[in-house]
Amino acid sequence: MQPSNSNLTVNESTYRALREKILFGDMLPGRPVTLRGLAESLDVSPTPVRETVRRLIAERALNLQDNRRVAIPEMTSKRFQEIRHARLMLEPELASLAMINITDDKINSLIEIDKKTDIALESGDLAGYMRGNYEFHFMIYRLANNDVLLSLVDSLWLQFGPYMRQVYSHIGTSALDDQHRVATKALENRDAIGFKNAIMEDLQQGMTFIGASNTLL
Amino acid sequence: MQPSNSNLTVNESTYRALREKILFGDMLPGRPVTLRGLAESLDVSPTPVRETVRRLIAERALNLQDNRRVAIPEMTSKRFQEIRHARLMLEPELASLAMINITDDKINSLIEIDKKTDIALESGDLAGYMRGNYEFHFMIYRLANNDVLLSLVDSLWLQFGPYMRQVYSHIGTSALDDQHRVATKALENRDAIGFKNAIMEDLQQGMTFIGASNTLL
DNA sequence: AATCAACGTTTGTGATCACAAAAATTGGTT
DNA sequence: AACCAATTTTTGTGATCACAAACGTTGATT
Repeated sequence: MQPSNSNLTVNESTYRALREKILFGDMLPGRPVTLRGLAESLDVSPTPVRETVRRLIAERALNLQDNRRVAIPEMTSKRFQEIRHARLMLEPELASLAMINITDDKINSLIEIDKKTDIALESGDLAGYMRGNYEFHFMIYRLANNDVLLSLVDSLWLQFGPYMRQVYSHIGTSALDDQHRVATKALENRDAIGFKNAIMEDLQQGMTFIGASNTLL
Repeated sequence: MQPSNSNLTVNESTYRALREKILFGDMLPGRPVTLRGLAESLDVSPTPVRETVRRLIAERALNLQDNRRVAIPEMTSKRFQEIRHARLMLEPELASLAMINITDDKINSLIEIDKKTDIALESGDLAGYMRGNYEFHFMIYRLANNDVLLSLVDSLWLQFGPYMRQVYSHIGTSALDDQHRVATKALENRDAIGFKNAIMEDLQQGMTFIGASNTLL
């Protein structure tokens, strides 16, 4: 069910490509990014790359430094806490709103995604785990049918993605306990409060886990 | 204390110019925007305008339509409620955080801005009122020292600005009761809860007032 | 008079060029 | 060998060109 790549502007497909690289941790914080380099690696001219980069700067996924060079922002302890704070305010709320529009079909899809994610986790497929985790959360958030909140949360994930990958690749994913099943169980019971709490617990646990291994901050 | 416009890139000054036009309601919802037209009116080439427009699209201040044309988004009842919801979640929180870093100097500045805003309001200077209101709120929000939340709220104001202007120009500002003085009073008493409540009341009142006159939605 | 096809115009998109600032490299001096 | 100045290369920025899609207009047909 991926949207087709044909009849897309080069600009849009460039954006999606770069966005995914950032979101799933293919680009490490601090490493500088050059427009011509990106253009060559994506086989397009610098023009759409420039617009894509501007867009991602606006979404805080990239940072325009004083030297006018572009890089994935470094994570700091302060910024980490700010993102954690914002996520905890917005994401459980989105989950609450999603509850109203949930269907059995969607619940089954979520369980399916979660299984896939678990398998990736067990087999050490970090990129697969991150992608599955993203799909799980955003399938829920999209059900909230609230574009304004969704775009805010989207920006937060773009800011957090690179760092998440960096941490996992340092300390492994073995300590991750899956909170998603608790969430889907609550959905099956139409337990709104339990569901919201499960999402909150999932964030708390993930962020605490990462924050505790703060060797990088 | 405005940052100097010299030694800024054309890109950045173009962004700031267009951003202010949107934020303070110089551009009405629905009216299409052409790149060449903007470029001519700002006396620059289309190139920096394109990047600026992309940036503002990412911030949801502009909308890229299916016909590939760019416009200020129309407000809908649904989107209005979503923005209201998001603002009420984030802005009182920012105000709470700001409380910690408040100083007597800042309180006096806020009172000063509020006076200026009141005068604009009484003399029917709509642009002046909107600018003053913005300065008042964002002086507080910046004190929270939380870039992540600040950029989220910034996006919300960019989305709401054009519509606010549109409403005020239809129904006037006479019904506006100033809640800012309550806020500064609470600050002077270092009353954290009172201050947060005042900001929340200010939003509630403003949004309800505008939402009630929903002839445009 | 209404409808629609054909035309010319406007607009967004992508690529390229020219330039200046920044970074990297080179070569000379202590 | 270490340091610094001069040169070369790389990179971001802004302007311009070429092209195709969307838009508006005109004019003919029913």
